[in-house]
Amino acid sequence: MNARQKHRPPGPDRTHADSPGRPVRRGRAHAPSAADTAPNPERRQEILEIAAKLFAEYGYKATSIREIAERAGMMGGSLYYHIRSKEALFIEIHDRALDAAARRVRAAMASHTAPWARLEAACTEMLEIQLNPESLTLPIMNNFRSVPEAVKAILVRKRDQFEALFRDIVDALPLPAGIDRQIYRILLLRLLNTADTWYHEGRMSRSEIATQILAIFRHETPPESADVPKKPASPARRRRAAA
Amino acid sequence: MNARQKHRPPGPDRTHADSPGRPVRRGRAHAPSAADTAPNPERRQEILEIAAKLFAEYGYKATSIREIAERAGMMGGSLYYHIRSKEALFIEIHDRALDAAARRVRAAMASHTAPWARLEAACTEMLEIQLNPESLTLPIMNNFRSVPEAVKAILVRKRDQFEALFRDIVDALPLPAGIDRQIYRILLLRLLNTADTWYHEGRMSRSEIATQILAIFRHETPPESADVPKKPASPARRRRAAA
DNA sequence: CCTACCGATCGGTAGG
DNA sequence: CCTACCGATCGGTAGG
Repeated sequence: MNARQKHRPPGPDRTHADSPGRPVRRGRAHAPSAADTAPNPERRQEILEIAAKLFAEYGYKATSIREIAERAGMMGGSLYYHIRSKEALFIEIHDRALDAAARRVRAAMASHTAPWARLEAACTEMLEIQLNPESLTLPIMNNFRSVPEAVKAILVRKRDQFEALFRDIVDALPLPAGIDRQIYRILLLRLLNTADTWYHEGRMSRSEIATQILAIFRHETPPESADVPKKPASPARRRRAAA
Repeated sequence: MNARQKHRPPGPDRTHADSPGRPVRRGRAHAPSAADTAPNPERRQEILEIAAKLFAEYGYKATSIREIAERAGMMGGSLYYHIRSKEALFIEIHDRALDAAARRVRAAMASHTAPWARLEAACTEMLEIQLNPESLTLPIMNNFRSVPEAVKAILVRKRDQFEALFRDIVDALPLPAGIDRQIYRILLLRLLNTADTWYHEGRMSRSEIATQILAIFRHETPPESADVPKKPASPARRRRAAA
């Protein structure tokens, strides 16, 4: 995949007419005043998006600072002009992704009142978020495996906070008595959040997939008590952090 | 990220004095006759189990040969007395895990004939496999992110082969017409295979969780055609590898 | 199974 | 934003 950058020349040698393997610069070659300029926020945004894509695809540890830098058209060390550390970079990307996702899901739900309609809207929006390979809102939320333990704690807290959004929706659902709402919510979120790992382009669109998920997760209460929800949304539910 | 192995150092140079910081040995210090002994199969088995646990917990790339070796009580280089390469090690572990899982699921299903009962038995067994932190049958089957591309192809082929087992079960299910069987199977397998990432000890046992999953995924066909399966197991289904 | 090493690559920094 | 580097760590090997 990558096989460039061997470096370690003994001195300022420059005898090579063109060193074979240094990152390809993207215009702005040898920009002279770069060091004097204040950190460009747009440039930083570009970097965050590039990093988000790589983190989402390869995970934390398997994504190198140098790879991110190269795709941004700069040397590895230069990235630290824009970021503080790899860990801080990951946390920032993760936080922004979840904030954006929460905003979008809330907005999608707002236009419906019926419980199942609200759930379907939320699911469709989540799939749109997870499967649209665009900007920061990418599926980083489940790539925790190789993240340092200290960072992981921060991410999990943020994710739990996001998932609370779905607790409200699920609690309002008229589900059959036999179904545990916590399990129901965990399973549904797991499918939505890891959609990129099981969805394959073609055959079905994202909204068709959402419909299919709903077809599986939708359960009508038995006819004899169809309009009396077994367990209305409890107002006391602002608890639990683990799972 | 990519396999290198070109190497071949220029010559026997050996001028450095000493290197600091070596792993703590676990007994059997300086065993003298180790090099003469034939590769011990039991020892190898130990190593496979240790590696399986680490791979399952941290993923391929984030698990180092030296960490595996240290937990096995030897130096990093010594591991190559038992294995050929890290890649080959991972593939072997993965293959064994899937073979063992397939055997167990088949056996669990065999004692039932009714479609839903067979599915429930398969799900319970899968959860048992994925959540019981024991031997080689561990959840490595979804930790592909940081695996080299060439290796990944091998793993995916094996996994698809394993998942065909579930195609038979799902095809035999009397599902409502609106539900797509391929999606149904993919979603169910995703939940089962990643169980370790969402299941948390306590509150519910593994079999209770299996019951909950079944409660969600079980759909009775409408009463007017309840005993006429819409789509019996098709004998021509030995296709598809992607998705 | 160990010692001692190789070349590659990692995150990060100094100084410009 | 680059050059040139650091110490650490990686997978793997030679030779015993």
